[in-house]
Amino acid sequence: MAHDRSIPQHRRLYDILRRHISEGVYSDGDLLPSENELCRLHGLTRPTVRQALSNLANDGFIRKHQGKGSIVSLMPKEIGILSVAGTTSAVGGKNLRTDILEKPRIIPWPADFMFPLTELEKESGCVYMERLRLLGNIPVFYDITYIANINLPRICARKFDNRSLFAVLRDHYGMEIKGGEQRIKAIEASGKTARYLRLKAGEPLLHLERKMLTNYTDHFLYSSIFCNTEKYSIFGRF
Amino acid sequence: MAHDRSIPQHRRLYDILRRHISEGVYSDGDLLPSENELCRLHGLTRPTVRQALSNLANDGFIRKHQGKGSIVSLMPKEIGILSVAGTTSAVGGKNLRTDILEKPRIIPWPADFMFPLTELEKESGCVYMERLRLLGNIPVFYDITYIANINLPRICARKFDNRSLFAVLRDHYGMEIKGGEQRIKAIEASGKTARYLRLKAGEPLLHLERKMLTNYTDHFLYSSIFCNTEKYSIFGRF
DNA sequence: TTAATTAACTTGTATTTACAAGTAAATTTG
DNA sequence: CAAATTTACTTGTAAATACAAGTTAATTAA
Repeated sequence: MAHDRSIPQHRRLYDILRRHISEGVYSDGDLLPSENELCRLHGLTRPTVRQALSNLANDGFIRKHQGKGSIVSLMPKEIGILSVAGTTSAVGGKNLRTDILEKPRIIPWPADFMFPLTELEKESGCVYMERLRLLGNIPVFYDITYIANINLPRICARKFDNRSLFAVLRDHYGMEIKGGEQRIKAIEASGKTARYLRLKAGEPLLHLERKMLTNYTDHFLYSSIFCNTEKYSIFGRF
Repeated sequence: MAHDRSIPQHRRLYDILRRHISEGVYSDGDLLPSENELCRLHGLTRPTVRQALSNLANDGFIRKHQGKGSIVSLMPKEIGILSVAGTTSAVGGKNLRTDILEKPRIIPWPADFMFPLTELEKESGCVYMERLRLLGNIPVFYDITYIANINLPRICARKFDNRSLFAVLRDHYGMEIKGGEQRIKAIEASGKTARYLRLKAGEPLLHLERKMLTNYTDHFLYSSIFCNTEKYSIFGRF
């Protein structure tokens, strides 16, 4: 037990394989080393390895086939906002640029917020920010983010430009997204939304309302996302 | 081992608990029996029980909390088309009515099909059907389904009215949906689509293109789904 | 009464062992 | 040479065991 015991071994293997996949050590369609081989390579037992692989399969990075092996299943080049890890990592970050429209600032929660709030959240106020995400100079996402202002010192001073919001939350506050729920609607573009996404008023547009759970109980992350799906579709696995 | 050995025990427990949840034996927010209690109740060991619970958690039916237990997390009443099991089971089937617009018939695959097809699929031709799904008399889904005509005898004679298509495939052909991928776009209603969904031409509308994997390798199920999200949102967990 | 501690739960992690079942390639057999 | 069989892989299922870590409620001490 020479390793840091705070991070489970199956999680560590998950992270390694996930990084290898995203860095191209394994390509789409490749066979991962077999479970027994991974055991030998990392000095783990099969159940531990299997848990890592099972999580990778659940998150859509591999597909397992009995008798054959685990096959790397890379996300297509389309936009994977429906995936767990958030936009930036799903697209691979290659052509995605993020513009900050409104830097994070503390405001009271909007009346008639899209999700019900706990008392603690209401008292704490909320961190508000607006971002525009462009894929090859085409604006595709207009994100409005709300986070309850609980244990997030100096968040208004952070830089969110070229990093995923999720990465900042993880690195500075140890906050990890564990899942969430979302509602999707097709609506008509109008006003600010149309302007940012370069759509004419009345053109169809996707609207997502998301509530994300974190590793901190009762601390959620909310966002309202408007998507221009004219050129890019939203892609998801299930 | 008095049971049918063809269905794994963790799967059987999964099905039992899933049915109990959907039938209201456990309600939203309820604590499921503890893992050890489920072991005693069903005569299983903890790893087996844990696998069933893990799958339930992955499919969004429960949330697990260390030290606390497994909490039932019922799907809201909104439409859960993004969930694994298909539309009917996600909504609970209560207010959902299915109208058959075009009974299943064998046709050649459309040119420029939305997904690439294998040679086997192209040779086999495809089973085509159109359905309209109404929620409280409001049309919400206009489904066009395509299945490669492989080992599906008498499928054109089956009744799909009040059952999920998935249930028919499972019961008559042993075909289970194991996952899939989908693209989502916001488009303008027009022609047949507008008429069926009772929308004016030009009104925004959701379009999903789905490819579903089954337990039979290389046998997929495709559907093109148009959703009226004016009144109901599409709901999903991740 | 109140606050701190303890005890009795819960799920999480990890090892070890064994066999079943699916796949693919090598081998044998015709 | 070709088809069938065998063999050596792969992942899937399942059990028994142990301890870690988080939560809650009961107990104890102030």
